[in-house]
Amino acid sequence: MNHNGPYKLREPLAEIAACCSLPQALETMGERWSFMILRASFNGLHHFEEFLEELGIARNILSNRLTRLVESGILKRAPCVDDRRKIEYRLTDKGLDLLPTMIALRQWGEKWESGVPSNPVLVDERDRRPIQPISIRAHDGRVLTHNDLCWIDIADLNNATGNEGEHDGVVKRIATI
Amino acid sequence: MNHNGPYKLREPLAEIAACCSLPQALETMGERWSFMILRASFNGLHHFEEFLEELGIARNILSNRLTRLVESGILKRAPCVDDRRKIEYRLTDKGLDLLPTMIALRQWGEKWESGVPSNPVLVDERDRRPIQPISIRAHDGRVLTHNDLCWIDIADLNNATGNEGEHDGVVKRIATI
DNA sequence: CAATATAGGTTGCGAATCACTACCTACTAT
DNA sequence: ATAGTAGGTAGTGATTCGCAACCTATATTG
Repeated sequence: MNHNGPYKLREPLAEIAACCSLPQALETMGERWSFMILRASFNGLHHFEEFLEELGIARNILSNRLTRLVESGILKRAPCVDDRRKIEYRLTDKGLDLLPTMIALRQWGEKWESGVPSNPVLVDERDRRPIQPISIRAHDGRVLTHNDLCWIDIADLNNATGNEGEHDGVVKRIATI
Repeated sequence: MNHNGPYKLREPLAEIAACCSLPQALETMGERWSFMILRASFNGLHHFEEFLEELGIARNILSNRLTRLVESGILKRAPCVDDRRKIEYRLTDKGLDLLPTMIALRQWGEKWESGVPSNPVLVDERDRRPIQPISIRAHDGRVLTHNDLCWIDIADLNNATGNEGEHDGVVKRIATI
């Protein structure tokens, strides 16, 4: 922890708490513009100039972010067959899997920041009814709050329904999220 | 949009796309360390020096972040009655409401970054069984993917189940997340 | 009471990142 | 051949980050 060079370069968040995967997730997605680029990708944008115009981001920063998002497997580059100048940026499965996180963040912003019901509304295509608020659910579907949660050791998972009052591997109330 | 001073200062993300609340949500939570401080708050830390030691963040940055999180209503300051040097930082309802977002991000990191099942496991206190993956759900509880989603105008919400094939206010496939 | 320690900052400085403009290269269209 | 487009790099100024030093108010200790 002593001070070698003049200044330590920015330490990766992932090494702060190795036990938790939140810092690792933030390593790429925590940077400025990353979520906005992801949003634009979900909105159907695929090309450098499209992102540039839509987001109003600087060219070099966009280039840097796209490179990092590709490196971390959230986007993939693909050359266009019809125009070999163009490159397509498309969401990978890993990138698509960020949709719940993004919608949760959006719903939070809707509820607490903008306040307005936000038009248009995101709905299920099948019945045209709004989606539910993103929430934490128990195995049987009950919605849980932070008061209902605790941590147990993975080794004690199997005997969960068995013995109730004994030593049951509870670690802490909220130990490490 | 023209260029007044030598350089425009950093434009708030919220003004990029006023129609969507994701940029507004990112205004505070998109900064480096914000989610890590939130996580530490959920983990039961309440004091400046605790955050300092736990996160290894610089003092001035921590001070700045805590101020911003308080300003945006995610944390609240409260003086300690037993020791008037101390200040307690506690999650507000707005801050507590970020838990689904944070767990979604954590689960994503677990699945795609660390890979390992991550020990200990977050479980429902009542039956000690792991929580479900955070997901997008239709009003009836079906899990939806990005292929199942579309946007409709809020004015067309009421006649959703009525006329099916007519003009029904569909805006775009994925318009603005 | 004086001396010291603690909690929560603020200030100053070097390093890294961001934003803006100006290029630059490969390819396409005319 | 010439001009235009897509994607990206390089240079420069502004902002933020990381580190150490200092500062103020309160607690603790002798």
